[in-house]
Amino acid sequence: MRPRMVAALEALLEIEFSAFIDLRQRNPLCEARLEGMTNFPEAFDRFARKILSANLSDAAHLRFQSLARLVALDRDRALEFEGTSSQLIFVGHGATKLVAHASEARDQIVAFHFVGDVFTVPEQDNYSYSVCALRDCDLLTFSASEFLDLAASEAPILRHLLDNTTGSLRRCREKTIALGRKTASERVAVFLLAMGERIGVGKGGSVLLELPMSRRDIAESLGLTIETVSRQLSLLREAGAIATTGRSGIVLRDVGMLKARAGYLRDAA
Amino acid sequence: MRPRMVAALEALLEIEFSAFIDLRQRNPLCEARLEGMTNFPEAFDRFARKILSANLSDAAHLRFQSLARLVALDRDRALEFEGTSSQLIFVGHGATKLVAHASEARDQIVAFHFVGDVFTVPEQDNYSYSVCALRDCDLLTFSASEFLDLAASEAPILRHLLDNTTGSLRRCREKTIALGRKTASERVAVFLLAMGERIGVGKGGSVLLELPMSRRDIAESLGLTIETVSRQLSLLREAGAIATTGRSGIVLRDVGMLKARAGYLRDAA
DNA sequence: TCGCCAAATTGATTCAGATCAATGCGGCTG
DNA sequence: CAGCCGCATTGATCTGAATCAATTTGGCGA
Repeated sequence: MRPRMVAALEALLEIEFSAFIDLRQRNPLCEARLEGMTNFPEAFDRFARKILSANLSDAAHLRFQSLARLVALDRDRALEFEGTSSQLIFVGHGATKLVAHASEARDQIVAFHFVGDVFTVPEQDNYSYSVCALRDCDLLTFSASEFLDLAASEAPILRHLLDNTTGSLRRCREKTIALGRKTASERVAVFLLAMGERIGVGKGGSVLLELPMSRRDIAESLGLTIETVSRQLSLLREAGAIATTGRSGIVLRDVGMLKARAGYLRDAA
Repeated sequence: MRPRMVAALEALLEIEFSAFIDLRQRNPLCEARLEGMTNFPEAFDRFARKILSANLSDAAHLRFQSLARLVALDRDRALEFEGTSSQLIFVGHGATKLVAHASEARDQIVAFHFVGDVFTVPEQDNYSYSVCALRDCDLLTFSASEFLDLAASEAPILRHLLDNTTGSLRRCREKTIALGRKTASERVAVFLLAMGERIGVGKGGSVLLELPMSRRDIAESLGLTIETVSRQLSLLREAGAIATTGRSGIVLRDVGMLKARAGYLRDAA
């Protein structure tokens, strides 16, 4: 980020640039991936703390460990799963998009996943799915069936997976509502609010966002085109609801206005 | 169904009307709900066979039973959940739609559920949800948190729920793809194929469908209007892909053609 | 620091599907 | 079985977002 832009932003928002520095430092998405970070034990340990129950025997712990495969995925690289059965994925580091490929290069982004998220990639049926890195990633992958067989009698683990899946389902349903019934401007507002919740950093009344995805990704997630997304962001900027810095920085300046424009059931303040 | 229409259909398809009688008899959706069917033990027994593990102790079985509430829901009646926490629902009999209410009477049908399905209704957040009966229904409802607390150490039950939720998630993702990237005619084709899979009855090369939902329901599920759904069905009829009888009977005459028009990754034969 | 390139923005035009408006018909009730 | 009501179909027009087409700009490497 250039000093000029920073000054402009500070003037605009009367906030300190240090907030953005904070954001970059505190938000794991923005950490530069250190040399040698591609470290299986560390990634698995994070996974174990999140998903495996604390009082699991060492032997069982090791069996799970032997099922895990570490994949270090560079930015914009994709994991394809042709013919493979359903996969369970843990994001140890970075950010990913789950993309469904329909016919003729029409792609739909089904979900974004960030550090610490666990999700399943369906096996190919009418569509093929791929997981693509928005930032350099460390992923742990498991065969879903192998993992579930091993967890068959571990209720706490199943419970964690169930909670995660229920959360994915809830987000997917909200996306369904947006794609089925909302206008372009509502979809963009919903998207910004959701990203603010998931990876934003509050700063006074504003929320700072460092989006890891391009306009194309946003468009493919919202069922719109890049041009429409860009136009809606410009309108929100003109309305004073957001401010933008560079290609990836967005400040939600007026969350209330965004909520009012999101087409929610009842507008919150 | 009138004899005249039946004759026309038979001529069209060279099938016997008995096939439709079969459909009505064999498809649980179409069973008339008998007097006194609103029977808690029977509904719970069906639920137990599907979800609870066989070797659960009688005591535990009874504890689950005490959490269940039977709701007999007449056609077009809705279960509202204002302020209630997340619910777990088992369809013991009938067919339901899960509707999300956004602002200004814009409703989006998030999913359809049929006999034997288990699903969760999210608690109200940005939208409110309701479960509405497409046909007279017997539903078992549980507080999701109470159920999960009781199932905390019952791995097989959690596994069943996880599998069910994963299935719901897969269907929801497919709906996301349809709503985000597909044309009206593709969405209708996808809908017919999906319904054929879930509640259709094969008959020779054709699939017989007795749709429990109205055109409005279809439209609200596909993010379209009734008029557009109707037009697309007419086009498919003219193309010979389907035949219709009355308001709810549909015969998928050429599944290959439907798949080709569904915008799937690779067209199957 | 400059210059390049891909990404993003902005503008003009087109089009799929929504909306508005009749009309038709299935299925129920008396 | 006749008549009615509401769902479904069909047609005419309108509109929001897609598409096509230039620019502009941010970020990166030389």
